[in-house]
Amino acid sequence: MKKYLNVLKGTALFRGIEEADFEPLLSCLQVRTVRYEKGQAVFSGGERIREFGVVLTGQVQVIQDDYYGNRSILANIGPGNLFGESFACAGADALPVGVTALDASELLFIDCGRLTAPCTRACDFHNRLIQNMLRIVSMKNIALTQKIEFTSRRTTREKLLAYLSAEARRAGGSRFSIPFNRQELADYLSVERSAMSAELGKLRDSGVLHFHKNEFELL
Amino acid sequence: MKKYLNVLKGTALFRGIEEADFEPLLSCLQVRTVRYEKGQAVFSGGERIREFGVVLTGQVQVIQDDYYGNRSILANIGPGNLFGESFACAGADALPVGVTALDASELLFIDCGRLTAPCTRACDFHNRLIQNMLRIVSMKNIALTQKIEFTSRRTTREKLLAYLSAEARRAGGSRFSIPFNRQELADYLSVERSAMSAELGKLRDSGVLHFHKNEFELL
DNA sequence: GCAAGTCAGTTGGAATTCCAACAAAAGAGG
DNA sequence: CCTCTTTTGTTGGAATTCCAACTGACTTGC
Repeated sequence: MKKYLNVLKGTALFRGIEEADFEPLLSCLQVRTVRYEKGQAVFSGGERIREFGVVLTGQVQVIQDDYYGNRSILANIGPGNLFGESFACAGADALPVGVTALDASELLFIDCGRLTAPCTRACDFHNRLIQNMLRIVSMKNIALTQKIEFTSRRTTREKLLAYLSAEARRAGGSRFSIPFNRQELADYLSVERSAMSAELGKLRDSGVLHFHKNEFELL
Repeated sequence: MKKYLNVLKGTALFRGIEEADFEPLLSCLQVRTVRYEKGQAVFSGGERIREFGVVLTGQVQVIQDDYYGNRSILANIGPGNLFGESFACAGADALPVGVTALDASELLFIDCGRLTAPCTRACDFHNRLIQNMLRIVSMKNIALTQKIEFTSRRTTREKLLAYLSAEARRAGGSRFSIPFNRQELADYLSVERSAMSAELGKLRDSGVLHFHKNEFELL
């Protein structure tokens, strides 16, 4: 467990917790670490989970199989990040997604009930952990809401403008860079890459936008 | 405060908490109730909030103004339901939405820091509250993720099938009823009502679906 | 019974997106 | 410098959606 302290220190879940407090905290939570081989199933759709996972090393993939067996990739989760936390904390009876190890991976599992249960010694780092957890889920919530804001627009042009203006506001100015390449941006906004590319060109031609690679400027 | 106990008893946030525990709990949380008149602003975009709200009576509306002042309604919140909880718990620096009272309303405000802070007496209902909060935010998370699942499909037909099959799975059978009328369903799926109506007709004609009003059956 | 209102379905042309294929530009590596 | 690969931009026809308007069924209130 010691060897993973460096990973845990950098995670949002353990943010603000002193290194010295890790040992008692982890034993208080009764965490367990498990090694998975590449391709091995971590969670399967339909089961009920009480624990969520933290990736220590490697990578896992969250997959959803829809009504006729078409699977779509919801996310790839790398070191320091969580998976299954919403389902574990919501107490959902049947997991609608599956999780598979993409590489050989070390995973940490934390029981959601134990996270929120009062610990026998009133450790204040335990409270910090709860705050962090609530913040993580809330931030994800905000990100999802914002994504819906963008993708619910009807045209590619409106989706782009909604996204770009939100990025501009976030950057606090008209110049900003985005964390996507064109294909990733198209996927994020649920549009065609080529149509989006064409629309970006039109926006530039009509003088509302400058861009070069990932650098944008709204005019 | 006493007169609102009936509302609070029925809320998800206070689920599982004994009526006798309400008084000490509410004073431990240092909640405050405020009356707003119709049309009055509760939260304004740009401010930083530490408290979230619970509607006791009346109704509030969550509004987002986009880059050129076009406002869109994100939600109407009625008695027993929360608003602003994601932003308060995430510690966002600038609220991207505004909240306005739709009717004369009594609102309860709870400080997010106080919610997660350990209380001096180790009240176990306090822990129950934290669990409830985490569950609420997580469930919202799941609902948002699912909505994205549907709306990110490219065609109206695929959006419909994704939604309807998820509803069928949730109902545990092929027959189910949906909580929307046509216009609401179209808004939820971000499609045109008339195009959706046409697509529903095609699906019925091609024999994959029966429906009558809100009653559906997948074949 | 009748008028007004709401809701669902239908239709046709305009607008937009999708798709596939190709071209151009930028890097990476030898 | 050359080749291979990745990324981005462009284009044209097919497919889909959007929009506006209309019809018909049903409800409500008088």
